[in-house]
Amino acid sequence: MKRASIKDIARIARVSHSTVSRALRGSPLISEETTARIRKIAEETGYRPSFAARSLVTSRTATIGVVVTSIADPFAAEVVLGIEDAANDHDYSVLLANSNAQPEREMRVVRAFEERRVDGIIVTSSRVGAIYGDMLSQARVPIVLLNNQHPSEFMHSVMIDNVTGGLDATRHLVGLGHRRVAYIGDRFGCQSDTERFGGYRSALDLAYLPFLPEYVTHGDGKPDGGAPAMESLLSLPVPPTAVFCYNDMTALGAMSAISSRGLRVPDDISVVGFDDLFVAQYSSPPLTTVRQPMRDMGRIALETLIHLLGGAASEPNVKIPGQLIVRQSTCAPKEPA
Amino acid sequence: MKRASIKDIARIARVSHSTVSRALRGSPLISEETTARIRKIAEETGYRPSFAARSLVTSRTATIGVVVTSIADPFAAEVVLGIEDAANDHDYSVLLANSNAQPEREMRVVRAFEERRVDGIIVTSSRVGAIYGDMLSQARVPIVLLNNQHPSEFMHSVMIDNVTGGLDATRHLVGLGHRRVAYIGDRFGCQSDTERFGGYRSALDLAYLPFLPEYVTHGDGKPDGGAPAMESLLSLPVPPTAVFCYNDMTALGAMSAISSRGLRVPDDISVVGFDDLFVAQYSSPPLTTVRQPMRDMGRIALETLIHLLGGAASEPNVKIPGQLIVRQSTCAPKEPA
DNA sequence: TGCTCGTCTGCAAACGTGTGCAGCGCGGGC
DNA sequence: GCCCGCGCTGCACACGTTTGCAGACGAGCA
Repeated sequence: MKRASIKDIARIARVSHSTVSRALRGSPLISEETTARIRKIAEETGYRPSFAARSLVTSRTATIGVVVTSIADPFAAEVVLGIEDAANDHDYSVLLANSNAQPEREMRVVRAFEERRVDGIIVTSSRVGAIYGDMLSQARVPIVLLNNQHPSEFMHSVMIDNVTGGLDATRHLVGLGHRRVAYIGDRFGCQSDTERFGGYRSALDLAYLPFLPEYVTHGDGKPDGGAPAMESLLSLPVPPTAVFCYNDMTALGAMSAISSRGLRVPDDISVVGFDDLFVAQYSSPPLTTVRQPMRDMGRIALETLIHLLGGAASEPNVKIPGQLIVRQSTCAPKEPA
Repeated sequence: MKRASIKDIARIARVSHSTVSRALRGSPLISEETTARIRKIAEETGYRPSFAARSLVTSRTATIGVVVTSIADPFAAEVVLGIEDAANDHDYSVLLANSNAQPEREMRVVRAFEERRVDGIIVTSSRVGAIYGDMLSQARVPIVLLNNQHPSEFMHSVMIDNVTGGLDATRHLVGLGHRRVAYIGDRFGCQSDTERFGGYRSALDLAYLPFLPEYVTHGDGKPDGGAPAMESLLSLPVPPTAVFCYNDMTALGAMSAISSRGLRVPDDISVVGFDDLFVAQYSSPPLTTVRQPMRDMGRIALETLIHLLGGAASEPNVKIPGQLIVRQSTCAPKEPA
């Protein structure tokens, strides 16, 4: 038993299929009685219009494509939640694809999105941007990049304010009295790392603290990379009393390295992260960090896309402020400076 | 500039559009030269067949719908990753929707999936099953439930083996020498809770340990629910020396309650979770838990769906074994029993 | 030469929907 | 009585693809 089509309803209602189409879309051309009658039949039949057929003529699919490196990444998951939520409000559906940071996979994703004629695309945290540029130019599909590493001037983007975030985090530490503040970055040297580091440096400058190159090391954005980076800082002749980490995952690694040494957070060393992932609340001690309003960012990215779809011009580069969340991984230094 | 259609290529290649269609799909009816020539032109033009048009005639969309309560739930995220990964292998795309556990929202999702004519559906951890039953009967869309609370006999399902998991977790504690083992369940009384609790009881019976009702409390599946549940256990005249928790989130809450009391895990109290979320490795101490192979489960659910789509009969209820992962949140009890 | 057969290609219908345009009936104004 | 306008509905085409069927063409054979 196949699904009922618009023609089936037309037959039952003894009208033409065009009348059914118009009635269901609420056209003023159709009389109220007829509309009501048709609506009722459609309801009873459990009729569902075929978006495939509709989009063939309207050339819109009410679907947007979202590509993330991995949905298992809690950051991406929160963002996607925000996107899907907002999409739902606008009667859009979302096609999800993981790129796994593999270019080959990324190509497949683009192809699939093209074939399915998505109305727009949101890309989060990707390092490659060129592929999407092609897509943009060929099919005029609007694209919004979210925390992308290489925002091109041709695409719209939503980004966290990394500089101010890094500044706030470091100033928090300095304000507590720390004078030896280190930074554990991301060794892949992406833009967000550069910017957060920029905020860190500005904070040092503002406090007239010297910048010491040996206080800068690099992890890989995950706990397993943060731990050795912290180790090397602890092995310095004069170790830092506080550390600002590129992100929460790195901070988790740093904290485990600290406790492995028999030291304690925050009494011996203060630690600040970035992101405010869910785990940050439940690490021990709970982590002081810069919150990215991930869900809101997803929502904003989608709203931007909707604007673009409506043909409206839109602010090309939205910068979202982060928020410092002070928890128990930071305190004043033991030894007064 | 609209996308090139099959007719555009036909015009350029000076053949009919049917020939193009056949050439691109590799039909043996078309000569090799023609096929090669057409393929080349399609390549150069950047032609992408419209799935909408194709599915109109084939009545297949190569798309499956996935509904989760919230993609921000790390369990769901891992499962979806597995699903998407497998879907990609089979050239399927996935439409993602969050239900937020709201029935109204769930209805919308079902409607959207129907309109988009998804080929199949995977539902994870939903409490409602009836809605999907309608969908199944009306449109004959195969549905696979993953860790669903009320697996109906009409639908296929993939589930973790909760009973054996609970049994293994509790036996691990008993094996370490614990005689006073508590259970913190889920107060919503879902099936997985009942089953894990069943495993817990069996383990007690096997060890000839008495079952004490006061050693069973309930959280809400999240840290904020686990903490007070643990509190009440600690307030007992004779508190337990070990606790098996419904899931990792509950265990996190329990551990924070324990350390708030000035007690230590595992020296004073051993804690076991269930799920093996990513955080379990990085809690302090790292959590002993029963791993659910979430990614594999997602993959299996998708493979089952593909089987069903192929018309093949498939094992209706797949039960996946969990695996006990011993970390540092468990050890032998301080005071010998 | 005429017929058949095989290989390749084109015609046309179909899928389900939206929409410009024509047409139908009816009431009112001249 | 005729014509015009208005309110409603149907016809027919378009969207881009797949596919059954017919037909063109050349080669082989009698």
